[in-house]
Amino acid sequence: MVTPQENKTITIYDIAREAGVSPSTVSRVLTNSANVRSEKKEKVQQLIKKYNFKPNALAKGLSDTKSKLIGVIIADVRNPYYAAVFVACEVAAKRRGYMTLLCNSLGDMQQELEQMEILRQQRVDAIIHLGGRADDLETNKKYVKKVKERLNVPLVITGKLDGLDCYKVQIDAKKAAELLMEHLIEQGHRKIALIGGRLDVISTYEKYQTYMSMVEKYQLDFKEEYIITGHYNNETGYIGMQQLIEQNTLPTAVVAINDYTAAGVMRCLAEHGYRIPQDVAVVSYDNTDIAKLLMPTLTSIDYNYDLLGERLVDTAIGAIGQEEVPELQMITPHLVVRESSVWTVQ
Amino acid sequence: MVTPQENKTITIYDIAREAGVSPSTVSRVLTNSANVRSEKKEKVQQLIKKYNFKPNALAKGLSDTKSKLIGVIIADVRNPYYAAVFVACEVAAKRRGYMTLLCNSLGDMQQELEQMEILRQQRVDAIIHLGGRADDLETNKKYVKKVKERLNVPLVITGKLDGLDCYKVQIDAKKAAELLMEHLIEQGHRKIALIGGRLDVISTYEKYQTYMSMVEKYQLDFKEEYIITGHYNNETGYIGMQQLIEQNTLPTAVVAINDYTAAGVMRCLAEHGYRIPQDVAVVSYDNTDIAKLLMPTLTSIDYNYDLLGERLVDTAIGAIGQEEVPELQMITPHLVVRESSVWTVQ
DNA sequence: GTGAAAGCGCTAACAC
DNA sequence: GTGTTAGCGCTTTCAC
Repeated sequence: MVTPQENKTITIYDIAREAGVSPSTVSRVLTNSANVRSEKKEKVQQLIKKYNFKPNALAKGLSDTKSKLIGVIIADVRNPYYAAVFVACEVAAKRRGYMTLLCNSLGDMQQELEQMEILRQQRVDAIIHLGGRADDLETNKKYVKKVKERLNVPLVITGKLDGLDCYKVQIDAKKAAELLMEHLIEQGHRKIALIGGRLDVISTYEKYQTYMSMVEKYQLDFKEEYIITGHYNNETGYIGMQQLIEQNTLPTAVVAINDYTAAGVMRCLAEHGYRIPQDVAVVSYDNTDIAKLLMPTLTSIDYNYDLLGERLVDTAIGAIGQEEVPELQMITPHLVVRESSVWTVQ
Repeated sequence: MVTPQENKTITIYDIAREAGVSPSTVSRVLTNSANVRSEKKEKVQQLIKKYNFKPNALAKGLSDTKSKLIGVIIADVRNPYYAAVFVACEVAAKRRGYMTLLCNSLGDMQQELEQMEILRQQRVDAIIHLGGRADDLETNKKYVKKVKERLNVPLVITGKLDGLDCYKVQIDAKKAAELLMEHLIEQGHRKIALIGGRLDVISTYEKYQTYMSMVEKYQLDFKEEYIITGHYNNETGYIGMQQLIEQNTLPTAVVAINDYTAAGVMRCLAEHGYRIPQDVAVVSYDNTDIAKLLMPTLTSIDYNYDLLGERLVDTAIGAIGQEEVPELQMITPHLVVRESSVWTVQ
């Protein structure tokens, strides 16, 4: 049998004893919270190194009521969008001396609430919540009520939650949709379809709205059939595209709700013998790894995940420290043009 | 400014006072560690519900020296392989009353060591480490030495670490390679190339070895040029395939080290006008989401991520509880056949 | 079956 | 500057 190495866990008291000082002095050099005579300080530091001493985070957290933990509830880290945001959060948090505690809610409200409880139990100092209830177009009253009752730490989201004091770091969905539409219009497209996503998700709804106003503004050829909602996956893209083809309402360009959906759209087009982008151009949101793997490579909207993660974390930490933090911040997306929408790219 | 809701955090003492019992009694009903007269028990439980009381995990952990946290160090959760394993671990851990604390090492040894320290500081009860040093073919002595000195909780890995007591839940790489090779051989292939991966990674090396013995066993047409190592990404696949084409050593089938690499291989083939699988078949390991998105869809080896995650976690928890846990366990992979290797599969 | 008390390892007044 | 003391919120003997 394998037995864990028995490295006696040493405490602040052990250090203090051997250094000939009091535990508080050790604590002081640990936290740098007060001046300590340099000889003692050095002695202590030397012992800390010698024993590779790391203060017990549980005890520290219990004592000063700060766990230095930020809870992150996301829909699903297996989705590359959330994975990118999470890693960015982790990096940003680490840089500021925090750890992240990740929970995958799988978009389920019960899980979201339960995970919030668990995070509360772990005494996280703040919670970042992406996806699920935090991105609904219509705020779920019951959810807000429960959260309000239970949560006593700052909450940061990318969507909105009416009637709840929380911080928002949003991606400018309007801008994102405009970039895509203007790009397509520049390429001469006037028949543009929208595939995938649910209109009860705020960012999706905003993209839809922006689309409609662009249709108006540029007097595009519009058909009801061009709007196909659904999920955020491959199948939705495939089925949606199939529908357009079968209905004889083929557009010259498709805006997919994300890269997964775009992949489905592209497969369907290919199977039916349509060339991309010559016959139908395809573009999408999120610019995940997938965009570079597809053939042709996919034009997509990038959100600057590093910046998004940093903003989320900075906002959380600012709020923890009772700083004056803006309630609403915006991330400006940008367009990454690839083969699926332009003939002559690289 | 947004202020966090001031929900007074209530403690075991508050419950005790209102219930007219002692804190220990509350603790007893909380942990179910001793019999409590049912009236008192009910009274306490009722108050717990009333106030939605959740015991402070920090205090509990400090007191009983069990954090109920499992640290998970992986190379990069943005890689769908690791994302799948992590989510499986999270689910399995949750089912058993544990939380997971995720760290992305990005394959860097310094980070791995640092994260191990941080996890130690958080008093995790066990660590699961995937990728990086825990998957080296040649164990890094320095790494093992440091870990040995520092770690005092069970360690579970999928690779190997010589000279370190730890638990291993391995994927049967030999079996995986055999499945792929036999599948290709059945399809009549005798010129099979290997693209991507580093031979200093144990699983990759084992796949390479198995390949060589299959070449021997089935007397396949072998060329040195058929072995192309590199990274685990798209580019490696593209460049590797290009090399085979330019050298005039085109095989009839390619085994890519993962789905990313396969995507690169497929792109290169497509750009050169080769049909998949008619001219060249492509197969790979990991069976991530990507396999279903590519065109044609990709034949790949699946590892049963749920089972893998469960085994990792069960092993960790067993070891925490000082149970007799097998030092080495094997996960049997299986083949998922798709379009990229067979003509008639839809 | 239940309460009192000590202790987990740290921080933070408060004195000196 | 530095030590003493009192918590932080639980669990766990140890009596009764």
